[in-house]
Amino acid sequence: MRMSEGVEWGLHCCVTLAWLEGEGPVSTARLAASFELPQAYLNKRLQALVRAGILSSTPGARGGFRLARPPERISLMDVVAAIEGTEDAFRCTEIRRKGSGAEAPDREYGRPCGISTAMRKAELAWRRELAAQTLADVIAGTPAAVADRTRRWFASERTPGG
Amino acid sequence: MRMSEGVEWGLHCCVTLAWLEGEGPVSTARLAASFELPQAYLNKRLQALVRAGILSSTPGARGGFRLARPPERISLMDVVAAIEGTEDAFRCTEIRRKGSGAEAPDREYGRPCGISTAMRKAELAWRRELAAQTLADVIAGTPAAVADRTRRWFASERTPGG
DNA sequence: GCTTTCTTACTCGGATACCTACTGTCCGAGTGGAATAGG
DNA sequence: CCTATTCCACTCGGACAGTAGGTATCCGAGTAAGAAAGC
Repeated sequence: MRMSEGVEWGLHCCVTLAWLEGEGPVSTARLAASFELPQAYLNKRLQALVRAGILSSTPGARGGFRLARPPERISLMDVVAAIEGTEDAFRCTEIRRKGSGAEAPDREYGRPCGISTAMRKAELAWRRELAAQTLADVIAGTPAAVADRTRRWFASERTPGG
Repeated sequence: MRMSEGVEWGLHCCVTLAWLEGEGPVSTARLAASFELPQAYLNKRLQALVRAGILSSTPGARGGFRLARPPERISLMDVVAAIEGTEDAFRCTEIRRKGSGAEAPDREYGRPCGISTAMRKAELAWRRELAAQTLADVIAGTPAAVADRTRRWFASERTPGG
């Protein structure tokens, strides 16, 4: 089981956008340069965040992305769901009904099997923990020096062409 | 993010083996037939459970697998870790150090970034929930009729050739 | 009838192809900004 | 000097290949059971 790398990118970009709030939209090119990531692929992931309503995109010259909501109202769960999707990692394929369980009465399968329930319970705990943490919490736990340096870097790298 | 299908197979097989405890080892062929799964691939996964010390394998004629420990001492986490591996789903690649963060003093990177910490915390909750549930708990939540029918099926399907 | 030997069929175990999904890249549509020409 | 227009460069957005990891399969080594032969 492996989470898409785009989740890390999306989270870091959201934090960066929070630090740069009030300075206008930030383009994919600058964000990609900030983390040395492939620009086109990062853009693909940022689009997913836009579709999820986490970011808002501005087209045209000097366009880019910005946070659609204040960081306090963006949970890590929102970002993960936007990029990874909302499906559970564990997917019950109901193999209990195959073979030895084929002749069981349908009534017995009204309730999901205990394995599915247990796995879902664990994933629910995971989701709950992600939903409890917001971008604002992450930012609060980050030294101000990091935010300051990031802001300085983006201010100095204002040249569009790179 | 998608969990390997083998986790579901492994869990169901472990529960089945618990129900068949005391009736000698169960071969891959019979377990595969019980769930209509590809035999060779299921065997590959069962081998992983053996390596993890969850199952014990008996070679030779009338050989097969059995639980290495009582179900009370086998957590869902054990099975998941045996098949999926122990690595975290979220893997921090330290992109904060790239680009805009390249010139930061190394001292600032002594602590992991807040994003990594937050994601790890969520996965820890997931692991904790999985570790808290044992095979015995799953079995306790399953109707006895299911276990009985499974035992009957394996008793009637005793012919090795199928 | 009992013991020993041999055969045999079944088992596990690892090495080998296939296929989906994530990763990475490219090009086109659309838009805001800036330069420019006119009033 | 101010305004309307035109052009343009930059942006997002979706469509197109490459690659890693999971899925599926096959074949060989090893072992216990069972049959057969000898005592």
